[in-house]
Amino acid sequence: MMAPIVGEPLTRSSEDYLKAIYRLSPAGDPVSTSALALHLDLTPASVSGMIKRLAEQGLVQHARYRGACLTSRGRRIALRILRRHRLIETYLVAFLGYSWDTVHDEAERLEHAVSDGLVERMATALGNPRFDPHGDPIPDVDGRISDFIHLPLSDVPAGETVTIRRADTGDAGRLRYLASAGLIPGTLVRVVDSQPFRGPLTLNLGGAERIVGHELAALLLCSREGV
Amino acid sequence: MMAPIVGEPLTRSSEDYLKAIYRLSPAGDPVSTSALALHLDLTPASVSGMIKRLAEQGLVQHARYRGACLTSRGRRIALRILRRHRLIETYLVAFLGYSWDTVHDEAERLEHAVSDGLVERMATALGNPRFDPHGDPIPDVDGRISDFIHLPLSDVPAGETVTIRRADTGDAGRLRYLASAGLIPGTLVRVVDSQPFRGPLTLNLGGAERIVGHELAALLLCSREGV
DNA sequence: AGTAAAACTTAGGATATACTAAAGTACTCC
DNA sequence: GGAGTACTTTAGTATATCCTAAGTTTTACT
Repeated sequence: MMAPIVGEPLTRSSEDYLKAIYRLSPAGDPVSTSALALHLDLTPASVSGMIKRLAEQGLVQHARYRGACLTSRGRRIALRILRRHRLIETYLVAFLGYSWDTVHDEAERLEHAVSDGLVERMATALGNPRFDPHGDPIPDVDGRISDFIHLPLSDVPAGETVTIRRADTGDAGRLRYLASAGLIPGTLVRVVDSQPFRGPLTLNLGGAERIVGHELAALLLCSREGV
Repeated sequence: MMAPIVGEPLTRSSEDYLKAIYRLSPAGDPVSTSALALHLDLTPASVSGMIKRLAEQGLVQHARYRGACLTSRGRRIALRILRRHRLIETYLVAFLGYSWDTVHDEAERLEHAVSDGLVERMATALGNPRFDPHGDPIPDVDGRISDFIHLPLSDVPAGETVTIRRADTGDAGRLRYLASAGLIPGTLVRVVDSQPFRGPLTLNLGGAERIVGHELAALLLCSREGV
């Protein structure tokens, strides 16, 4: 197991920036100031200032006018926060009756307040899950994260069977609708028919047939492997 | 049920101040600046400044050089935070394997991050407990708190039977020792003998006899009623 | 009652983070 | 290859909270 992260405790803001950079570019390409500003709901000027400070702390690498990317230290911290976030969401759904589409905001606040000890106790209580209720992979304690291929359901050819992994939207209305249609992460789906030109898909979910539009199907990221 | 508390969300600091004022004077007598500074580990100057701001917001009443006390709005908020704190502690002990003497710090951070909804879900999961693992009463949703009499075990006359309610210390060593001796909140104890001049007490705990010193017995607050 | 000690407040400065407005850089399209 | 647009940064300001140092008020003792 990797050495625990020590040093200055980060502020909630710094943690949010690091997490946002990771979310916008898990592969490590530079993230633009405006993309960050949009994601964090701040002005670009504020982001510029904060990036500068994070660079001084050695958490991001920054080339002026070119965007920022995480250093390995920054990435480690971002992954730790992502682990917290996803474990908290999983815990709230599993043990406290939250639904898939309502856990996000709660986790967003708690991820900055829980201790490492508490996170690991929650992980243990959950049986060390590898995916959260949205189907997103949970990084392990050392920051390793599964990067298996996510394919939009709309791109799956007719005849194939896939597992829904996540819904790529934060919109609660859409999430609720998808849940009510049984299209939730973990579900096995066979694509019976897929019409061209952004037309609807005919799906088979455990025997039942269901038709969905292209737009929603594009949000559902799937994988071919089981679990 | 009382109307929920609305208005400006408070900062973590403000919440801590209100909670501290309540802790130092549940009855509502004015609390001195220096007492608050000591309790919060800040300088008196910082406390002076913050008290002024809280007074402007109508959360405390302040007479210069005389101390501060909570307004009814301030008190309501303090009790809500106390409820959170104690429910979180209870939850962590009941469901996540924390021990009596290690939950405090975790709860101290979480109490500012959880939503009202989450607190109530935890309360429900726990069966709406009225006391936390330290034996302290948990305020209800409307801020009502049981103020039953707490009597130090050292003051209980020989022959009487009481229930241990709380250990009045933050010292983890003492708490662990008390726990190992079976002297934990909720335990029914009969005082067999109580020697004068701060001498030791002979107790009967569910049949077993045990002798404890006056100092520790003075920390154990008890009540005569059952529950 | 007078004075020294203790307690409290004010003043001024630091840090962190946000904002607006203005200036600087880069990219694109003809 | 230059002009205009879009993006980014800098400059200056605001808020919240803390600190130290200096001044004010209360308390307590002779």
